[in-house]
Amino acid sequence: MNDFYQKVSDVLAKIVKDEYDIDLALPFWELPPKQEYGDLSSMVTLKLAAKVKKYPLDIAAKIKTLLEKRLKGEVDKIDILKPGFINLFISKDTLINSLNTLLKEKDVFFRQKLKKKVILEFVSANPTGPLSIPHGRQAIVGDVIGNILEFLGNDVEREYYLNDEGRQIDLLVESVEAWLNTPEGSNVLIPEGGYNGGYVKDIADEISANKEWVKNKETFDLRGEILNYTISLIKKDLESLGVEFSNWFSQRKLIKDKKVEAAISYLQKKGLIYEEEGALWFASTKFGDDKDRVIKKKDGELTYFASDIAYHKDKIDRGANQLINLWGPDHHGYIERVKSSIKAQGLSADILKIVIIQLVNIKTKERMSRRKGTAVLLSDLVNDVGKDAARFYYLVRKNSSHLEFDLDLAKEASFNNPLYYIQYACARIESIFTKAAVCDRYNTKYSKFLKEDEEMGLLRVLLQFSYCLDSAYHSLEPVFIIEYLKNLAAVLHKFYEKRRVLVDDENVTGARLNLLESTKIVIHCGLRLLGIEPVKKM
RNA sequence: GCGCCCGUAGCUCAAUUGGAUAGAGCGUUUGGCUACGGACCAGAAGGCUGUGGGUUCAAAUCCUACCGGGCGCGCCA
Repeated sequence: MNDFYQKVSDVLAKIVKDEYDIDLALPFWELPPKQEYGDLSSMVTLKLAAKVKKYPLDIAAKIKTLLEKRLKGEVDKIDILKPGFINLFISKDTLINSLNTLLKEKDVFFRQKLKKKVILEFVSANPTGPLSIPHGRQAIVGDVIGNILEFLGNDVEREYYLNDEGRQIDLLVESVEAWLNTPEGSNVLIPEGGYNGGYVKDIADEISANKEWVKNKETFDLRGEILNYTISLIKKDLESLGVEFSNWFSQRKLIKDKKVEAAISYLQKKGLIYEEEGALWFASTKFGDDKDRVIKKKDGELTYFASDIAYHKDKIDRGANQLINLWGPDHHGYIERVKSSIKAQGLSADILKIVIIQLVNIKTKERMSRRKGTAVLLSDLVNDVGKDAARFYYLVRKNSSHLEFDLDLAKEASFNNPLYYIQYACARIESIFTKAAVCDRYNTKYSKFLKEDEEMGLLRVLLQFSYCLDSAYHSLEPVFIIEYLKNLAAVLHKFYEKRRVLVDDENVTGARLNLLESTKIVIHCGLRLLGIEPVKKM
């Protein structure tokens, strides 16, 4: 399909060039909103009409005859519709050939070799306690974006930026100290803005049982122990969701290694740092920011932004040519600031893509106060609904949409989860394979016997997986894969109701088994990109 | 006050980024297994896309003014 799409695009581009001497930008073809309009649809006619001052329908008619000549055999027919759509119907031969290639190549059929070196940073929640449900969204979306990038042949590093330095950690340490210093039975006084989740007491308990601590409280690395504990909590939460980071990047180490100082002096040499009111400023307005930003406060402390400049510089120094950060909506004002620091290095700001993941609202009839720690923990969710259903829930909305997480629905009515609609398709396919008891489940010699509408319709949808991947990749929106899989499952269920696979005619059975096998390849491929294991039974 | 996101069926959301008759799921409702798994399929009802104006062949989408909701605007992290 990729090959075919490439060819059709090239042919159309050449026609436009030859006939009108115009170079148009891609894309030339899109998927029509409905099957009845064809397999591919083009609107170049309208763009041309504006330039050459002719009626779009006349242009379409001309292009149509030229396309028909050059795509003979590969295309069944070409339609022209209202204001100037050129709709193309792929021929049966092309579809069958693609099916056979897909069967042989399996998911390699859809892969690409983009070969970018990407550093994908996500979650990066402060290591001050376990993750809550909203954090899970970034974890899953980031993980799936990583899978998609890798599938298309990029080299991806999944990175968690640890804010293990600064005020929030101080507060956590003070909160634990409050527990440690309070005699059993008395009221614990948590400092203003401190942490009071149940885990804080757990940490205190663990430390007071530590021999080193009992032996010498002065030399004990209290801060380090506390961080170890909270980081392990986070890792456990992520693990239960099937998310693994290849790199945990410590802000503390960044500072200790003098990389922040180095980044500042780098900018200083470029004349972008100045002193005012006792503080050091970065002239970010030169690169599009609204105002200059402080990087070293007058008390001599570095700001968080200073670390961030150094951090992003470090990523680029490590050889990445594409940086992707997932941030919450509260950081949108921060985007220009960081981009300006990248431009200050003489690089294009496009190297950094920021994906804003909108908020998660939790809807539940139960009062939230059922737990002392206010937020609903991610680990509770995973315990209640399981890894796969939780992952799926997180992916059903576009990144920019608010996600309403209905806890009661997630727990009680898991049948309503569309994931099971997709899994059911897998189960039905497996069930037929079992019953058919065939060793090799496909044999390309049978493919040519496909002819029914339901068969060809399913085949068309299978090949559209390329477009699905393309749009998910360019928009960094995993939801496209979900939408595609739901559609594919629906088409499979329709096929299943209407056409029986195991029939007396060996040719028909063989052809339909091929179709099922290829459907299985695509659904499995899609589910694995989502980090969800396809089922055989349910 | 400034900036960003949002307002679409009773509910939760789509609409290929300006395209074709605004579509799905849940809920309501009518049908369908002596055939590969009924967690499925076929159908029905449900809409002035928050409101008014504008831009063009074409607007849920862009511009503008209101109405209503969410978030952000530190020498915090």
